[in-house]
Amino acid sequence: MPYSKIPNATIKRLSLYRKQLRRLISEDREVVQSQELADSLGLTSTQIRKDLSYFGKFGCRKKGYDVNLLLANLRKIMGVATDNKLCLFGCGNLGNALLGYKGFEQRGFSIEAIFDTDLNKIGKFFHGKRCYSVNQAKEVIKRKNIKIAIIAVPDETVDEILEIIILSGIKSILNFTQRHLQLPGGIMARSVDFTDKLELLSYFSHTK
Amino acid sequence: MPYSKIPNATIKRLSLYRKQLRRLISEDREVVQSQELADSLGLTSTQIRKDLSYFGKFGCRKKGYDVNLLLANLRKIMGVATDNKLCLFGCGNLGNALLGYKGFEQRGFSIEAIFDTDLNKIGKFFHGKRCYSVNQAKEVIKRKNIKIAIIAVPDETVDEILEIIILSGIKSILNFTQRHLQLPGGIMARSVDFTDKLELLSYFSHTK
DNA sequence: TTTTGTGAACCTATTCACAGCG
DNA sequence: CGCTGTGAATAGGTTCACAAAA
Repeated sequence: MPYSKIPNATIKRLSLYRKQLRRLISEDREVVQSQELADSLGLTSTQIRKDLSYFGKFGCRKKGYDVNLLLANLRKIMGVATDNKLCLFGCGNLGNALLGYKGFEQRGFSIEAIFDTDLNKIGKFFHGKRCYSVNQAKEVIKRKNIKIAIIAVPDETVDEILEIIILSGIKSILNFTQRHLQLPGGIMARSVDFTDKLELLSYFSHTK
Repeated sequence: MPYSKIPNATIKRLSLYRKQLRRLISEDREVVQSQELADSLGLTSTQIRKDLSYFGKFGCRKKGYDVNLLLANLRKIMGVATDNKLCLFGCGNLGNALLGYKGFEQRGFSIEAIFDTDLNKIGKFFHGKRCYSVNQAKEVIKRKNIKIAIIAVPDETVDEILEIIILSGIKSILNFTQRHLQLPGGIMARSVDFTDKLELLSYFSHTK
């Protein structure tokens, strides 16, 4: 039943469930069991049922879960608005890969502003979006009421960019640099670092 | 002392430590305490000491850790060879961002072969590297003795690519698609998925 | 002193075992 | 039955509190 204090690990898995449910819907599936969901995600059925149980009862005994209904519930639980606006700092290779990434829109996120320090890029268009100077970031972010920033700049310039981001009233940061961000309270950051994962893979492939 | 069975979470942090140590070395630092290391990574000093204690004693009481020595030890522990060869499947936006990413070389990884299915790309050069047809992948991978593959293809083509990868004798996979990979035993995969993190950020920024 | 190294205590998360209900 | 939902048991990780050593 709702309320016991929900494990952090559970929260992290919710978006996995949503992802898989979307896939099932695209295949016109109407019902799914915890077992099948578990198999396709590399988890256990108990874990999925336990996770869901923190928020309520969504299944139908003997049948399983109504795919559409469960997805709708998860969306409500996670409170992901359908118009989550992002801004992107850094228009290099990575920045452009992100601009071309179709997954954002599919999930209700959209990059509403892009910033760079490079004078050759400012004013130009990337994937149909005008690149602004980072000096304009604070004004643009406040005007467009953006709450989430993506950092895809070179490691060396993080501090400078971070200062601007903090002043802009951003509440969440997705960090693609290798640096650990020192942040004031009230701002949350998540880092994407695949080099760590490579080293881990290397470690396992050599010990097992 | 060595041997109790090392927590998975510890292994995952080792590459964080290496990353920070490399940064300290680049600043000509010779010694560091667990406290400072912890602060810069957003961890606790106890945790770092505990993690290290699973592998042995590397510090000097009262002084701290010799930065170079500790890094050398971690390298040995993780067994990251200095010539870890990678191959890349998918030469789109993301693939090119990865090709341009300098972090690989810095950490002893190098992309030794790139593959695509697009006839317009095969035979062309990307970041100085020739793009091969995926049909040649098995042969090229075996010839160059590559053990780690990066998947940066569209989600829809994963199954096809995965089949090729498995036949090629690849042991580790870094997966950039949104799909969970079903793999035979003996192959390990890690996925990089930032959309999940975005949803998590959205969840927190809206509940707190 | 000061900082590392570590058993023990605590907290968090997963799995078990089975009750509940169509 | 068959599958969900869940308290209880277990496993996994972190933090505490302090001994050891320079």
